[in-house]
Amino acid sequence: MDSLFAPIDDEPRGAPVTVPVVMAVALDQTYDYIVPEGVEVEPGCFVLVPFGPQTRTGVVWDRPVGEPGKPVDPKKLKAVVARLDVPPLAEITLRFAEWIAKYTLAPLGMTVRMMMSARAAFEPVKPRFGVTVVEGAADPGRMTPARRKALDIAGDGAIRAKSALAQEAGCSTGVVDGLVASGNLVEVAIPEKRPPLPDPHHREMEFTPEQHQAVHALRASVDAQNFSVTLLDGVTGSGKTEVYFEAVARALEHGRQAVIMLPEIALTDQFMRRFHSRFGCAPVEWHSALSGPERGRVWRQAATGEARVVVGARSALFLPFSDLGLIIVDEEHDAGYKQDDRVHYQARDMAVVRGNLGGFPVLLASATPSIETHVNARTGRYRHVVLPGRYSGASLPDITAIDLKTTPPDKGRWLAPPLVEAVANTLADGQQTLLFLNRRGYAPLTLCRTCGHRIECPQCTAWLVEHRFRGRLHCHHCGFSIPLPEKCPKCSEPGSLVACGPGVERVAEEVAERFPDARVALLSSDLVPGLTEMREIIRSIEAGGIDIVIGTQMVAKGHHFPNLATVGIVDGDLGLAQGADPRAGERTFQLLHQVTGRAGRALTEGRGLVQTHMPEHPVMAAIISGDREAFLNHEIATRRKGLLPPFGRLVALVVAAREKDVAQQVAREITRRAPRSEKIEVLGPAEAPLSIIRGRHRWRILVKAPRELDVQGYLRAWMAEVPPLKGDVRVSIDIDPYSFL
DNA sequence: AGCACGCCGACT
DNA sequence: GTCGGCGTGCTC
Repeated sequence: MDSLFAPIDDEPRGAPVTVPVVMAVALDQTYDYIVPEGVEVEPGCFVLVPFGPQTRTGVVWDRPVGEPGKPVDPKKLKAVVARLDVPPLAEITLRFAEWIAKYTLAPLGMTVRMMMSARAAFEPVKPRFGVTVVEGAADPGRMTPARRKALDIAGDGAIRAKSALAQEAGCSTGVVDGLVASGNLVEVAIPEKRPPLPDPHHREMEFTPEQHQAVHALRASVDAQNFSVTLLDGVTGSGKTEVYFEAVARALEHGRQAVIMLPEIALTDQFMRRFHSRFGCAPVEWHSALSGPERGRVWRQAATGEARVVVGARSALFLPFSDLGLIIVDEEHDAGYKQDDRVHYQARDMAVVRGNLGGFPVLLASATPSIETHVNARTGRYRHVVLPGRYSGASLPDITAIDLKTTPPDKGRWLAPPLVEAVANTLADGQQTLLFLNRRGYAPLTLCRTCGHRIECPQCTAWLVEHRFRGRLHCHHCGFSIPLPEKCPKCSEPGSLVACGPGVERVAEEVAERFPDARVALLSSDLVPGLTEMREIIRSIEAGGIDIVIGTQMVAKGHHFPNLATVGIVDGDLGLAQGADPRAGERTFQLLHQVTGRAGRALTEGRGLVQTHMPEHPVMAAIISGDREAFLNHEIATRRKGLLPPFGRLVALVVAAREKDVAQQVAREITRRAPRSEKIEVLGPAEAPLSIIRGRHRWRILVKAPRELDVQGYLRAWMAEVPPLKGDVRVSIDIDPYSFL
């Protein structure tokens, strides 16, 4: 009798099977969901779940996260709607997300969100459509020349996008549409093609004995198949890229995926060409310029393992690699690796963490390594591989200072006579000049001659920068802009406004006046619309189509201009005098070193000229003498003494609110509640240097802690003491901040 | 993060 | 009287 009432299935009745799920929102906990009959889930897989009033995608976790709290009311449990047809995240990827969340104090949901940044990857792939010829179809009613041409081209039977066929045939897409309507062409889905496989043996490189040693060391670290960090330290032109390509080749031979990270701006055609020449095909690219569907494709290829090598910007680190076995961080010193919004992370440091979790090597490459990396190399935490000399045989440029105190430019001009002469000589020799000024626009300040009024941004504490090209004044912090006024906004005096100080546009104007026949390229992020246009300009410079390149930061990185003979730094002092930023000196040194290193890379011996008001400053002296060790020793000693990174840790807390008093009061209240600690210093609150951004007042608290202390734990305990924020007050926590504004 | 609910001002 | 502003609270 009993058997009649026994449950029919094997599973005992009662508690349903539930799984913890992380949602990609600003929440630091998992939510439990019932797994319905017939749905198979596993840790790392993506599921569609009801979440509040909406249905969203989440990730099944392998354990509950967040405060245990009270058990959930079983009646509140909802069920998984569906499992998505996407490869699950590897276990290491889950650990990586947790690690970053713990380190940066960001909610786990936000680090997971970074790993889901390609929305299209979670939607059903919609195939792209193309057209192909229909064999044996009757002639279309009217056979125009355009139709004839298009059909001829399509006659090979290949599938082409409509636009591609139209372009090849030199007609509009209307003609193609017409042929589809007449039945001569049909629309068919273009099959997704797998990315080509990079061939580790495509081309054997030739190396100098020194390079060969470095190659050997890198290969050995890959062969060891365990975690290590190696600094590949070599001046511009020492062949760093080709050397680390050998490590990539080795990872490929071991059947592992590799990622090469570059600062966004260094993702150039030239790099892709070098990769192509070494491996026989283009790498898979990942950067902000990709379209939605392209991002989705790359994301899936990383997850399935179809993408063997990905070259990308910092966010490439968060692709869902199935079997990552090597990370290369090129230009590792670049400040662009630090993300300053939402989750504040340092991609270079997180790459090291990822390597540690995955048990594989990480290579950091730079001509001017960061102080942090240098210290790690000196203490033996990182291996240090040095590539001496310049591969091409050309030497580093000869650098001289132009002391602006003794040889100033003419009034209203920005290029001092020795620099003008150098440019003229270079032009006469048929070679290229690069003029560098790290300031966009025409003039950083507009001033009224009559009343002394300075035009400021209404929402930020910053001057509006004139962009003469566009005839507008722009705020570089919030994007506010107005047309260039004709009269002073304060005293209404017409024609009284004057532009003060130089930006690259103004240097370009002076160059055009002085050298009217020279072919000039102006490179500034606000004037170059995108990566494609940038690549176009770089190509033209490489081909010798330009005599004088004038540019900001964006010309400093990774380009190889074979005909560049002279580099002029218009204002070498920029950034040296910035008070609170411990990295200001380092950044100036790196920037000047990299820019001057652009000169004389191939045939000629280059020269660099640095205009400065303080040729005796240690950074400037180190640049001029080319004595990197002297600079490093000076800088490392300063950091050690001040307990600055990497000898101590800094954390910035920024309290922002629309009302100044509110921001200040809350900042004071937060500071007051800081737990007592003998080892930790809490400085401030002080008004941030850029005290208003986007109309929000900002007060900053700086925390200084010794390196070995658990600052995250300290901050967590501290924040638990802070009462819930009211109104529009926001507090952001930045572990190891790079921006001090 | 994103959404609904709720409580206050200016419109048909 | 209602539409809509954004402050507050919640999401298994």
